[in-house]
Amino acid sequence: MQNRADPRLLDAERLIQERLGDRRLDFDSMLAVSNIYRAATAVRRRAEKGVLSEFGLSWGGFTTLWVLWVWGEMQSADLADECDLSKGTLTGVVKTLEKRGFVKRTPVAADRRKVTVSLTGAGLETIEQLFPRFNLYEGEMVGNLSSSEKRELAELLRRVIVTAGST
Amino acid sequence: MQNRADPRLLDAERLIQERLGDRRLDFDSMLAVSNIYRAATAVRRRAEKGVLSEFGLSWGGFTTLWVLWVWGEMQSADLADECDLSKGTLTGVVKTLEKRGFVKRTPVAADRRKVTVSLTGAGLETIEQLFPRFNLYEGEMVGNLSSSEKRELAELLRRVIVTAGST
DNA sequence: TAATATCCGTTTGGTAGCAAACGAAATCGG
DNA sequence: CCGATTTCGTTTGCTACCAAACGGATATTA
Repeated sequence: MQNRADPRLLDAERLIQERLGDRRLDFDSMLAVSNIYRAATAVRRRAEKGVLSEFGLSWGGFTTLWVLWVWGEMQSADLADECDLSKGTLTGVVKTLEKRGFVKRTPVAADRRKVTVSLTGAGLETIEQLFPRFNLYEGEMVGNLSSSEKRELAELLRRVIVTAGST
Repeated sequence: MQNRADPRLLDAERLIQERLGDRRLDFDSMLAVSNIYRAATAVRRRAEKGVLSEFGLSWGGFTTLWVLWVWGEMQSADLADECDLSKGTLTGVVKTLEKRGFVKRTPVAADRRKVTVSLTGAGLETIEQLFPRFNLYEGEMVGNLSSSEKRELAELLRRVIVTAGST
């Protein structure tokens, strides 16, 4: 309970420590993890409301366009991997993007089980126009942090991704 | 492009810098934001597979139980706030938790528009048994970080939450 | 080369999530 | 009081997301 009045904590965090303070719990880890999740939600919501909605894109749709932009035409399974989505989910996201005219699916002649996905002209135009604006939003959202703090944050998270991701 | 071979970056990050390196973009912010999101996904998936599935709980369901445990019986709108969910979403989550027998809804006599939600005996038992195990998982997931790094991470994220959360 | 196994994207069935519309209930203004 | 407004939680309609089942296509192996 020694942190009860620590001004660096959010109000809710302080209350939690009061309520749970006598239990043998790992508060440092708890606050780190729950703040990761809360930050991700805040960031996603803000981006979706702020820029993505203008283009009719969800976070997942944007990610997919962006990956295709950076990596070029990709096979479906690799795209799912890179977007960090299950293949079933990707099918749905690609379907939506197809409806909007941003991507196209192409059967692979050599192996008819496979399909590649690529940007259409409209998709390319969209992501080239959208990404710089998205990037400005990213800058705002972490605008409270200095450059070295941003790099520090990214590095700490990288280590969490590696540990938590390697199930 | 100067970071092309920086060993501190993930492979994908390095490729991205190669592909986009000649554009005027804010890479520090981009990497910070995208790692926040990736870390949150990794953490959520690992927790859901590792502990929560044993109890038939999703991340949102767990959060709701946990908030009710810490804060006690709450009115629906406050619960939604605290769980960081829209009120519509909360209705569904509570409905699921009710089915599982973990929470109960109680009409408020003084104002019949309102409803309070509280843990049942089974819900209390579940969260008391579950949370210590969940907390162990949290510890594992950030196990790559020292205590001071965990606090540093939580603090940096706190500042992102405040900035990105204030629409 | 025929039977079997594996691989690939889609479909299915479920929960989660949001915004907006809704209906009932309380509150406010006159 | 009584009509208009505001405030609740729920419902609706949509996308997203996963795991698991599926069915067609390719590989393997005997």
